[in-house]
Amino acid sequence: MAKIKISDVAREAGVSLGTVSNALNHPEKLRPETLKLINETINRLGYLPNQSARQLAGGTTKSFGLVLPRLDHGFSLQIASGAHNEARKHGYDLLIANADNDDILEDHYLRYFMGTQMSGVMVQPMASPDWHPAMTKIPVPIVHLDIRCSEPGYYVAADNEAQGRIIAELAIARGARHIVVVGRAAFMQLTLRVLGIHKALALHPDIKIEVIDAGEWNTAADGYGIGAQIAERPADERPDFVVGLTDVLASGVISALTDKGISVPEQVRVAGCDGNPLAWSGAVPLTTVAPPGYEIGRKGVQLLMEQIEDKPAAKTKRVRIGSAARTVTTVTASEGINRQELVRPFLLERVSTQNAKPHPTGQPMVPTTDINLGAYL
Amino acid sequence: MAKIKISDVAREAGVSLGTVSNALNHPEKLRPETLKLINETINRLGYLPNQSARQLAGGTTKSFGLVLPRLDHGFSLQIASGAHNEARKHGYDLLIANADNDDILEDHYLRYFMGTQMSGVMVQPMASPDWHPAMTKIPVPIVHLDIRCSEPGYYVAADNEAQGRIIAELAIARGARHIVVVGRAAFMQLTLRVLGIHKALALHPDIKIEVIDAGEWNTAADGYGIGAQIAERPADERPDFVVGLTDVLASGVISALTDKGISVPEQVRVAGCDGNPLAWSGAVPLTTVAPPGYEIGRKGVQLLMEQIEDKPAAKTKRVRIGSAARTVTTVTASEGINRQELVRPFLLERVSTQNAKPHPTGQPMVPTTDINLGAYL
DNA sequence: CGGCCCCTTTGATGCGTTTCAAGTACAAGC
DNA sequence: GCTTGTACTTGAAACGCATCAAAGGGGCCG
Repeated sequence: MAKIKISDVAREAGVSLGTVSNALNHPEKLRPETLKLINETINRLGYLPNQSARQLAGGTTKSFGLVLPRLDHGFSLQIASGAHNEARKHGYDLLIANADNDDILEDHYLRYFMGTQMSGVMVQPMASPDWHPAMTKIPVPIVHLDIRCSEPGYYVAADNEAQGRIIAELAIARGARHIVVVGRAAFMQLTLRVLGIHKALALHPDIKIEVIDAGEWNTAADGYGIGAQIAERPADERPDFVVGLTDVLASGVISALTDKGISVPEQVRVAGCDGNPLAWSGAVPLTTVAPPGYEIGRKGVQLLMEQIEDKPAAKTKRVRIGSAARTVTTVTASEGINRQELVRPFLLERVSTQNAKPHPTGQPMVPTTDINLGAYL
Repeated sequence: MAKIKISDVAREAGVSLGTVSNALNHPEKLRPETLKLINETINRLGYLPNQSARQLAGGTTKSFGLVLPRLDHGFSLQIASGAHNEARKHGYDLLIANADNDDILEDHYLRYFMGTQMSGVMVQPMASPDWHPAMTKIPVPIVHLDIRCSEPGYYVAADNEAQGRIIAELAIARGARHIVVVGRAAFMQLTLRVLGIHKALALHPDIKIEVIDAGEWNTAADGYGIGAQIAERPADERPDFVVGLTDVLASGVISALTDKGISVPEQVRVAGCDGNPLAWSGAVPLTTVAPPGYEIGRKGVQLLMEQIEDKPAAKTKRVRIGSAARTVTTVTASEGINRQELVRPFLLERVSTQNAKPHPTGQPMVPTTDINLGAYL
């Protein structure tokens, strides 16, 4: 069962090679009967075009690549979802690679995508948004997600710092005296969230803050370990508010605390950060900041499309979404700020399971409490 | 910034084209100094090999494709995770495509992967595991996941029917009198789960069972809608046990019920099916059957590797994992049953958040209760 | 009947690699 | 000094397809 190629189809159908190619790519150029004949032959033979050859000959495919640090964070999934829908809307395919929290792998997949003649590539980078200098020379549109990177470059950033601030505001509003933040330090976005927390707490020197590194994976197990450690402290050294920089971490902490007989949220409040789908739905009594992942994915693809469609446009374009506010700010190097759009608010506080609401469509609904977002506008 | 190709590198480094190619693929064949020189040139120029050309010329890439019906189901993510780890172990890349619950898209991506000279392709199909006849002629190793398909073919199936049975057993054990099952009918695996439930209830004609189609997406919103509808029924028509064929559905139901003042699990018990990561971790008071997705992904890649490494071997190979039992059964056409391995048990009942345990490594830990799994061995 | 034009089909060319048989340079052995 | 061998390196030939200039065929007009 040697692979069937276009020439086999051509011979079998009694037409020339170029005609079969046209049947595939420019069917309108063929006489209907010829087209029909060819299609039948294709089906009969089970011919499948060799994508590599197509790309080589044709120059590009209508597909985008997306490199994600991990698949089990609700936030990344929302990015994937937004990107997927937007890409399909433009007739593009979306291929996803999981870098598995490994920056070498991230780089690997990135190069892979760039070398595959993808029409564009997106990354949610873990640490180093700033590219190997030579990389910038590569003529493949690229957009960085969830991070700001230095010029030249396109990015769509959620304001991670603001997410931290929001969580901190919440903690303050709930009367926290001692906050523990749990998360993987090497993960840049998380570091920004921590920064935001620190900034928000700057005016509250009486509130004690402590940051615990969650190890390499940010898994529930890591969270559990830390939660257990917290539970074993004497009551007066125990925090009254724990921030999991990731929903999974947060739920691991909750799990450990309750296991050890410490009640959540009565004795210790726990908040996450990810907007995991299960959190919206109300089954999880987890307070979480939900960064607008869906929007970010969507915008990312839009930025890719812009680069594809009018190359000569602005070299640099940045979009910051929901920077702790409810707007999308689009900044073009040449134009300055040019647009603001309404975006879903993104703090979801769950005190009980009582305030859950369904989301209307495939898009996530994120209920919100009114913790003065205005301050960050 | 025209694209830099291998010949540019060769010219710049003063060696021949073939030598640069060797530097990339068979570095051991080169004199160390030559290799060094070439690598420096590559970096200086920012050269990135054209994957399409490589694939065309080389015949294949060391990469697998995985088509998933959706990214937001914990189960699919576990498959991806297992497949990823196993693939990397063998030095292969894994590319993931999201079919978004659309069988046309599923087919599209499948063809795409097959045509990309992937070394192998895996699908978690939604409906039609049985291929267009011509498809079987295509010489790309393919493995179906989470489903059984007719010969010839390789698959790794979780026993969905058994998952249904297990849930039903649980319901019976908890004294259910009226069970409502919620899920998208068109989704084959879900249908099997329903079948399992029916079978388990065959001996209990006194237990009323009702199946509600969840619409197209199986989202939390769908679950919420159905939950709301259930909540509005008069008390005596209301079920005392709801099965969400998906964790997200289940949590949507929980959300609606609690919103409407019906307490879970006191008045109505709700169970899911997916083993969502957040469910393991203890933040979610959700009873769920956790199919061994991680194992399935792993096995899938192993089957791909077998096909790659010894082509002439058995044409058909089926693996059924954790068929409601704790074993992996490997069946080869020629050999019959030949192996059994221990696998994690997979029922996770959460009555409260008290029984959560961390999972030891990146792999999911699934606590279990002892609801006679033995019966299904 | 010849000339023109339009619609359709043809097939040679090149895309950027890998591969591999053939080549080169150099060292060791006689 | 010649041969044999070793260690690298070379470059031409595919890989399967899209493209596009050119050829073919048919209808229409003069």
